[in-house]
Amino acid sequence: MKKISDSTIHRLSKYLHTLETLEKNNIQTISSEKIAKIEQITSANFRKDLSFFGSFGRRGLGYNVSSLKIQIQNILGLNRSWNIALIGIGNLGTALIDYNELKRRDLHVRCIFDKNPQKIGKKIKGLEVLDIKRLPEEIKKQIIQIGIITTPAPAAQHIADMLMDAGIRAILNFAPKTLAAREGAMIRTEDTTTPLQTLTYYLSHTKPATK
Amino acid sequence: MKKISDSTIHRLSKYLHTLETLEKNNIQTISSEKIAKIEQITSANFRKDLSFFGSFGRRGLGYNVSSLKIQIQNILGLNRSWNIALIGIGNLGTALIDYNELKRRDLHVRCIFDKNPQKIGKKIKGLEVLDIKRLPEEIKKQIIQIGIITTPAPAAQHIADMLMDAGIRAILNFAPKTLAAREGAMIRTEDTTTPLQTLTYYLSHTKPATK
DNA sequence: AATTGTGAACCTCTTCACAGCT
DNA sequence: AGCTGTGAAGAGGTTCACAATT
Repeated sequence: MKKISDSTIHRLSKYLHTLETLEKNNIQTISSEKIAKIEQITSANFRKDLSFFGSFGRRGLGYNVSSLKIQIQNILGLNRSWNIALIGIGNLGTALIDYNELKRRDLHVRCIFDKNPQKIGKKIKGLEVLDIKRLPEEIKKQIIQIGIITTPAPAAQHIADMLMDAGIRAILNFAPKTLAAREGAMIRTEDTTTPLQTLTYYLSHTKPATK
Repeated sequence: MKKISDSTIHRLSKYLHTLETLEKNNIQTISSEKIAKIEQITSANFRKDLSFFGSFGRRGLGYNVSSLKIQIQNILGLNRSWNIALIGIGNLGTALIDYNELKRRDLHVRCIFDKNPQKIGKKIKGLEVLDIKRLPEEIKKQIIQIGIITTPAPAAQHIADMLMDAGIRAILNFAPKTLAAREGAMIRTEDTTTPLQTLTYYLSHTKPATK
């Protein structure tokens, strides 16, 4: 299959959310022009993104909101449920366990791990914190497909390796450190401080608008 | 000033973290080749990123870790402290209040807001949850420069407008919805579910490596 | 008349390759 | 000899503009 750019996938995920909102507001049809305005992109960009996967609109009429929503769900692999293991039970990890936006998309945190003996055995939001040593067996037992790393940076690569050893091919890493992925595996690093730094950069290099 | 791409700023933020780690390990000098390997990019990409801001290395020798670190901090506007207001006290908001990576960079959450009367007046991690109505006055009183939105999506644009009315020019939005920014203001939207959807896309469109 | 789907043009970012400095 | 800094080439992503369709 042709390689699709990361930006396209990123935007598809946004379109999906917008379509869900439109559907909730009982809007049945939408043109590329209108959705582009909401997304703050050009309509050609929207149409081109979709064109990589097929043609989903009707010329002269636009797109059917509900059916396009389902099509994008299918493209993104959201037409099924996914099981997640989360490693590192700090503030962020705890927040993610029952994050509603995940559940809504049928993305479920099934097991949680930490290496701190003080935390192991405790129940958090209905899940028992397991010893990190039990990761390989639990990944298999619970049929986990995705790992989320919310440990401090120094531990992150080791955890990623454990996950990949256990057959995990998709990892979301919140530790602020680029991790090495094996052949056939994908690791996405999302550092919360990075977007803030683009903001401090912006503030430092621009002046307030004068009106 | 010449427009610098988002990707460059994004990478600078990563370089900074890597340099901090190198410094901690008492490494004094590094070549673009070595740092590129850590970042999983090409060395030309690293050098070009820096070249937009000046020349920081020494031909034949490489870069001094400590001084490059400071230079990048300066570029990113991290040579000073910044005050943050956080709106929406859910799981994610609570997690961010005392996130160590922020404090380490001198980014401080100074005041927190919610509209839920059940939450207003409660103390969370040493900060009192304030009524959202008090936002304008507190922004001024506490000299806030950055807003972080962790409310549900439907409230997000209204909060962003309140922030911009109060003179805030930089907003980090965790609500899964593209927000409209005014002239002279920047809003970055970081949806936690989006990177997960790039992973489900990846899993759905690739096969495990066979060895 | 309205709006999609898409080749071609355009623009932006990345990589190459090498002159220039240490 | 080793490594940076950068103009030029190359790759990739976005927008234009219009034929095709309802």
